[in-house]
Amino acid sequence: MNKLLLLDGNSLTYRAFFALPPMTDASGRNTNAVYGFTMMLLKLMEDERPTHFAVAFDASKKTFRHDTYADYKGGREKTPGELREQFPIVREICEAFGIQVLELDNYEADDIIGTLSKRDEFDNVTIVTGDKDLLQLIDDRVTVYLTKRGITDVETMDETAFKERYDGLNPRQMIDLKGLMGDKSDNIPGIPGVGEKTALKLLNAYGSVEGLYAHTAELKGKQKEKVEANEHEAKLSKQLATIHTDVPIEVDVDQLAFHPYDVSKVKPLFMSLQFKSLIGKLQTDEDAVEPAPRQEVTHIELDAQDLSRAVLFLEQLREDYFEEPMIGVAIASSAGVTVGDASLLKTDIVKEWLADEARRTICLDAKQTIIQLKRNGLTLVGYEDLLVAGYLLNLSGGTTLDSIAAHFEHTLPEDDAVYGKGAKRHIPERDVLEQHLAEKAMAILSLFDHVAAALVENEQTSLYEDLERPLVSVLAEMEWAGIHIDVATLQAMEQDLGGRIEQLESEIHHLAGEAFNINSPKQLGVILFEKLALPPVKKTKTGYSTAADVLEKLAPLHPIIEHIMHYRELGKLQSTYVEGLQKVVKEDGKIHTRYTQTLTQTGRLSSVNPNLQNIPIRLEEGRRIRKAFTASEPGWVLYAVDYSQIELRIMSHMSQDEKMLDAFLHDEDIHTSTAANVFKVAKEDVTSLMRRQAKAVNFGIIYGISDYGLSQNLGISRKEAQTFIDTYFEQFPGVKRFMDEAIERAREHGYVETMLKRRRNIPDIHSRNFNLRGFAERTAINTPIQGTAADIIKKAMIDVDQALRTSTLQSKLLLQVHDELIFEGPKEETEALEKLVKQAMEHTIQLDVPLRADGSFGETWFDTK
DNA sequence: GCACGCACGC
DNA sequence: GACGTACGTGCGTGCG
Repeated sequence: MNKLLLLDGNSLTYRAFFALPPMTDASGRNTNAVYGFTMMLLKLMEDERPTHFAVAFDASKKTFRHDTYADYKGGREKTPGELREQFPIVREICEAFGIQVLELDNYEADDIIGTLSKRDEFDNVTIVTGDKDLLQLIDDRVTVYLTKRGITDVETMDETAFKERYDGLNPRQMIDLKGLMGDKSDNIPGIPGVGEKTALKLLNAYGSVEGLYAHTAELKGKQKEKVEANEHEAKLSKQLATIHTDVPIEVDVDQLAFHPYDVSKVKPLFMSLQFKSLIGKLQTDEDAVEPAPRQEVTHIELDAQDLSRAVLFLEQLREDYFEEPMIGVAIASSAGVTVGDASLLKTDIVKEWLADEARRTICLDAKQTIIQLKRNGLTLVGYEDLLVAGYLLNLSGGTTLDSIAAHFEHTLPEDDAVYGKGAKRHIPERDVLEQHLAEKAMAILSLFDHVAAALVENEQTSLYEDLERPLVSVLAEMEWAGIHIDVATLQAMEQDLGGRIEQLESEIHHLAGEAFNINSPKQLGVILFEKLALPPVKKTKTGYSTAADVLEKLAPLHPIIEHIMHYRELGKLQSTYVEGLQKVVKEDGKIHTRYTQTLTQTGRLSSVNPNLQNIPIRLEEGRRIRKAFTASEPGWVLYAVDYSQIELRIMSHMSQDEKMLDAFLHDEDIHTSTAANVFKVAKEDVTSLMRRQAKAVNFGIIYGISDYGLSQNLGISRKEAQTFIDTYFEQFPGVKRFMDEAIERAREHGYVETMLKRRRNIPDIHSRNFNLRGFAERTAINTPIQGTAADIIKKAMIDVDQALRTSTLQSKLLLQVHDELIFEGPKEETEALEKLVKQAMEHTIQLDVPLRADGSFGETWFDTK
């Protein structure tokens, strides 16, 4: 694939000069046009990745067009000196990047571009210019990027876009258009009184300038007179506008070849021009443009593989494995790599391998692999998972193949560099793809050993082998099963909400005295705090805060506020849930979320596309969303069961605080009990306010919030919040001791651990920055609690899965929401299911207080309350 | 495409 | 005194 990028040097430099404010370097040279041009250059190199690259300039003032028409480009403002002096620097920049600079005596840049664009060595040509004349060069291979207002913003003009813009005209008719309407800037006359509208109409009727003059008899009145009187001008204008595609430019295709640029040549030039911000871009561009040194890979045939210990890697362009196709398959072992497509999977060798539990297949992401294989009718039995194993090491910089590789000093090319990113993501050429897949598969093989060794070092092998690894297939089954959605319920809600939102909107606009976008905090801020002059309670980085807690304070001051709050509530439901969920219902009538097992800092799962871990429950209106979640078969029901106070039970176990242990051992209401202690009253005398405040304190402990956070939650002063905390610690000295010890452990080891040895590094514990250190200390306390809760429910999931497998029940685990599991099953199984699930959840681990799991059945998720 | 403000859950 | 405050995902806006 040869891809030629052609820049109109004059046009782009000119445009940059007028678009940017004046800039100079240390020696006083003007640099704004150079700067703008360079920004454009960097962006194009990054986005377009051409194989060939040239910039064309106008050579001299005189061209062959002046021979035809002496006044060509006459009356033009003289190029200002501040701009003229920048052209040589622009050339210098191009040369430093290794881009071919072209110019030709007697011809304009347009003609050079035109000639090169028609060379048949290129599969694809992109021209970048601000000059619409060049649009005439568009064809099925040639695309023009027209610069828009800014510097780096362009409009893509291909055949379709051109037709759209010019009322069905062909790009070649651009010259006829110019012939009729002329061009002020080039002093091309055209026909007086004919503008774009008239010219388009005439061309649609007669096809060309010549066509028009063959039919002037059909014209009438003034128009006829003007057209007839200006035949010479029209034909001359067309001639002038015609770009020559056969000029004698002597340049080899090889001379246009574009290679990764040499930073050592560009950087000094940038330094002297004082392009500091662009130097930063240079380095990242360099990474992307410069191909990483290729790793030696030995390609072998499948039947030469050693599958006793081998990697299976299935590549996708994007992460959604329910939607994305496999774009390639790589199998790697110590014997070498085999690369191919999905057909590799259908071979007997592979089928046998995947079905053999003793030969654990090493995956980068086993859940992705399992689902992709399932989509292809295949089953993976025994697996390892590099990302899951790497996650447990809590390496800095997230859990990706890249970050794990970087940690073990293994370099490999980045996906974004090979596939492109965003809208430009694409399958590369076959040999590029195969090399990339081979390198990744080899990296997975070698990194897995390193990570496994590190797990042994950390005493985390059991955490991996007995918890996280088996959880992968449990999650895969849950995702694959999906949860059924009654779309009609959502449609009905959409209708209802739509009407109410509209009403609220007009009421709000009425009260504001004008229409505005309520969803724009910026516009809302202007209405509330300027027009209505309400007192701004809080500010954000960018302006007034209009967050819910602010609105609550403003509610008594103006009737518009409660409507806005209501509007927000309904708008959120509508866009995120009612509309959002319908968008992700698959053909089977179900939603298949994807859980991420390797993301959170605490060991919890997260859920995406959609997130089923934040379906509304607190407000009744939102809770109704849950009516749309139903069992997938007639005669089946949902069963939702959640751990009661699991974090506080863990807290009591870990801290061994007597009062807390006692409360749980006597199965007391923990918030009432906490309130009785903190407020020093009998349990019977605890008021609802006391209980609410005690609950907030308990909540604060679980989530590791600060006195400030607590004060915000309770709407009290920071001092009062601190008093609450002090009294709490007085009453629960074991908790205080536990917290101090957690911080001490973090200081000593640099990390904290959960009961099952999940680890979180806390480097900021030694920070001299008060905020960072405070945050680190709360993390040291909170992570062992929240993380242990995550350990426990994960273990319960594995136990429940195992128990269901060995039972005769048909019921299935569908969802996990941090401390809650949701199942579906036949009504006849409810009793057995409840017994099995409660047993597994409550006894998956032995604490010094009992674990309690409470559940209920319902036709919909809403009804399981 | 990205940062931000906002809002939902645990 | 420190000025920012658990863990996530997703929506809409507004900017380059």
